[in-house]
Amino acid sequence: MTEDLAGGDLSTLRHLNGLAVIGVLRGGPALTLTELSRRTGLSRASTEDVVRELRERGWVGEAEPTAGSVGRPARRYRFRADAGRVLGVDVGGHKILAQVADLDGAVLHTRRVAVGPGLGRRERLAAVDDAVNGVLAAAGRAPSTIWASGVATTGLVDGAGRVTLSEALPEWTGVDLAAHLGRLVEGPVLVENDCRLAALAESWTGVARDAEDVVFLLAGLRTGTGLIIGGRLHRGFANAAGEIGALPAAGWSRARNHLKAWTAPGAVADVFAAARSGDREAAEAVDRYVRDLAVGASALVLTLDPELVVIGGGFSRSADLIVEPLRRELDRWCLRTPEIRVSAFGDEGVALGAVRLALGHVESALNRRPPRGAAAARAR
Amino acid sequence: MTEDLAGGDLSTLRHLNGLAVIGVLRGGPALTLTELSRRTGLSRASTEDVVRELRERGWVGEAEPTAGSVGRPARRYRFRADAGRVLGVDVGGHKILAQVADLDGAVLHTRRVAVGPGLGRRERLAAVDDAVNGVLAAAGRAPSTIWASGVATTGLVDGAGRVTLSEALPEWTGVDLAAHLGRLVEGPVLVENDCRLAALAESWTGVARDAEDVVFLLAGLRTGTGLIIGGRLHRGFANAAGEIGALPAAGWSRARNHLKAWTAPGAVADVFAAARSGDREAAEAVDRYVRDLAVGASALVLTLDPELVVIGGGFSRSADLIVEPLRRELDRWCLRTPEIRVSAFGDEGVALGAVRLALGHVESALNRRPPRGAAAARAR
DNA sequence: TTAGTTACACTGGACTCCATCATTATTAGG
DNA sequence: CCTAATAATGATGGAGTCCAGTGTAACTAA
Repeated sequence: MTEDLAGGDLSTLRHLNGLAVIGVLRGGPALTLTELSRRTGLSRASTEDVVRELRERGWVGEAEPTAGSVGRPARRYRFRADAGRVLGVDVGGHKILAQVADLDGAVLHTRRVAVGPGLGRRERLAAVDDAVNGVLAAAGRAPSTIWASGVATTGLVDGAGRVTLSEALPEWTGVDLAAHLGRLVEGPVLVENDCRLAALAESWTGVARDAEDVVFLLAGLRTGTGLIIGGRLHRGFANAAGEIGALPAAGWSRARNHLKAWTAPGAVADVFAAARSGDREAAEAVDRYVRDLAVGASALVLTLDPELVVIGGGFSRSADLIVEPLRRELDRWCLRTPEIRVSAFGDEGVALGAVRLALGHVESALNRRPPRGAAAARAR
Repeated sequence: MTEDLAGGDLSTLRHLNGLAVIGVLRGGPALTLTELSRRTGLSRASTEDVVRELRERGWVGEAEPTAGSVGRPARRYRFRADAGRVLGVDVGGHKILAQVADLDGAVLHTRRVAVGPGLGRRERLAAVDDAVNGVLAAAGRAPSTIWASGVATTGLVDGAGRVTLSEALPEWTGVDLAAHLGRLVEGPVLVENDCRLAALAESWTGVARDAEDVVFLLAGLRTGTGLIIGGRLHRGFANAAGEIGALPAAGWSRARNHLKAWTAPGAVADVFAAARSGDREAAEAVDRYVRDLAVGASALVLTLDPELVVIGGGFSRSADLIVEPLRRELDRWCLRTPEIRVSAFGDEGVALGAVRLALGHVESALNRRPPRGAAAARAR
C-alpha cells in the first residue's frame, strides 16, 4: 500500500496490449487481424504490430487461412499453446496424479500411480518420482522443457513450498516438496493445498467458471475448503484461510463419524449405496453427516456471501444424496442460499488446479522472454 | 471474466502516469519535480508534462517553494485537496453525523444531530436533512460543490442505495437513502452498511492501515462486521457478506443477553464499569459475552485468516476488558490468532468510512474532467 | 474477364516518453 | 561585490507507439 505507484513506459503500454491480444486469443479459435482489432479495441495497424512482435517472441503462430468467403482471405493467428508445457501434480492420499498440459491448459498426458494412505514419506516421494518421470516420458519431453510446475498436497503449505502441517498424513509434515520436485524438472515449482487448487480449477474451467466469489467444499473423509474471492484464490495471511473445520461449533470434526459409525471402517462409500437402496439407518447417517457439514458450510457462506457453492471430493459422486439436504440445511441458516453445483472433474480436479497454478506463473512472465524452447521455436 | 481485455491508447498511458503522480502526491507534502520523478519512475521531462496537465485540470497546484538549500529553488507541487469536497453521513441509531472533507479526506466540518433509536422514518430523515444542511452551511458550501457523498446506515443495502432490511430500526426497511440524499446534494450518492464503512475507514487511515486482510468487529448492543479482503471491501454476491451473526452456532444472538441480564435495560454500559470496579457478577457477564462473541469471530478468522482483527463500536471504549479475554478465546479456536487492535476513531469511524466511500468514487473519475468547481478553479 | 469484396501494406501524423544540453536562479566563499 | 558551485527549468531532437487514410493484393461471383 505504501509502495509508490510505478509510472509506465511506452513499453508498458505495448506489454498491456500484448496481454490483451493473448487474452483474446487464448483458448479460443484462430482469429484474423480484423477480429482481433475489434475485440481488443486497438486499431488494425496497431494490432498488426503487436501480433508481429508476439510472433517473433513465439507466443503467437499463424494458422491455416479458412477459405470460402468473398474477398481476400485473411491470415489467421492463434495462441501457440504448444510453445511450452506445464506440469501439474496431485500428491493425494490414495494416488499420485501427474499431468502435462500445454499453455492453453489442455491436458495432453496423464500418469496415475496408486498409493496407500499409510505409505511413508520416502515411499510416497518415490511414487511422485514415478508419476512425474512417467508422464514426462509419455510426453516425450525432457525435464528442461517444462516451463513451470504446480504441486497439490494435503495440509498447510508455507510460501517456500514446504508442508508445515498435515493431519491426514503425519509423516508428511515438513516435506519440502518444492525442493523435491525441483530435482525432477527445471523451472519454478509452486506448491499449494489440494482443496484450494481444486477450487482454482473450478473457477478456471469448471462449474464455477463465471463466478467471482466461490466456496468450494471438498467432501470426503476429510472435509476441506478452497475460497475464490474476487475471482482470485484467497490464501490468508498465514496461508490458513478456509480452515473452518478447526472450530468445533462448525461440526466438521463430528461429521465423518456419522458415516463411520454406520459401517466397518474402510467401506464408507457403502453408506451412500445403502442409503440409495433404501436402508433407513444409512440414510439417517447420511442425513446427520450433511447436517453437520452444513453448519460449517453456513459459516463460510454467511461470512463471504458467495455466488456459488461447489461440491467436490470423493463424496461428490454421491451428490444426489447430498445436494438437496445440504440446500435445505443452508436454507435454515443462511440469509441467502447460494446456488449449489457439483464438480464435474471427478478426481482430476486437484491436478487440474495444479496445472492452473503453473500456468498462472507462466502468464505472469509473459512479458519476459519465454523460458526456453521458444527460442528454438522462434528459429524455425 | 469473459469480457475482452481492453487494449490501451496512448492516453491510457498518460492516465496511468497521472494516477501515479497523484498517488505519490496525495496525503503527502508538496514535492519537487525531481522528487516526483524519482518516486514515479518517470523521467523528469515526462513528469513535468504530466504535472502540467494535472495543473491545467485543477488536480495539482503549486506550493510555496522552500528556500534554504543551495542551487536554484525548485517549484513544489501538491495535490489540490481543496479543489473539491465530499460528504460523509453516518445515519446511526442514536445520532446523525455529517462530515465535509477535502479530497485528501481531511475532515473540515462536522455536524452532529442526536436522535432516539425509537424515532420514526420521517423524523429520522428530517434529522438527516438537518445534519447535512447544517454541515453544508458550516462549510459555506452550496450543495452543488459536493463532488460525491457516502452514506452509512444499519441493515442491508442494495446496489441502488435502498435499505432492504434493517433489524435494529424496523421502520427503516425500504428507505431509499440514495434518492433522499440526492435531493440535498448534487453528485452521486453511495450508500453502504455502517459496519463495512467503519472497516473501510480502519483500512484507510485507521489501525488497519497496512493490512491486506482484516476482520472488523463492531462490538456494541448490535454486533456487526466488515471485511477487508485483498485491501478491498468485500461485499459478497448479494451484499450480505459478514453476516455470521445469523448462525445460531456462532453465538452472537446470545452474546448481548449476558450483558442485558445483568442490569436494568438501557444501562448496559454500566456492566463494564461494574466489572472494572470488581463486581464479580458483572465480570462474569462480560466474560460470557466475550466467549460468545469469540465463537463467531473465530468463524470469521478461520474462514479468512486475516492479518488483523479490529474492534470498534460502542464497547471498544471498554477494550481493556474485552481484548485480552477475546485473544484467549481466539487462541482456543483458531489455528493462528491474528493481532487484535482497537479502533481509535471513537464514534466517528463510520462517518469517516462514508467519506472514504465518496472519495473512492471521486478517484475512479480522476481521468474525466472534475465535476464542477474545478473548472472555475482552473480559470483563476 | 470484370466487378465487387475483403485484407494487407505503406505512409504520414499525433502523442508520449526520454536523453541531453543550454539557461536560470540561488547559495557559499573569497 | 564577484565568482564558482549547485540544482532546477526550459527547449530540442529522437525513438516508440498508436492511429487514420490510401493504394495494392488476393479472392469470389457473375
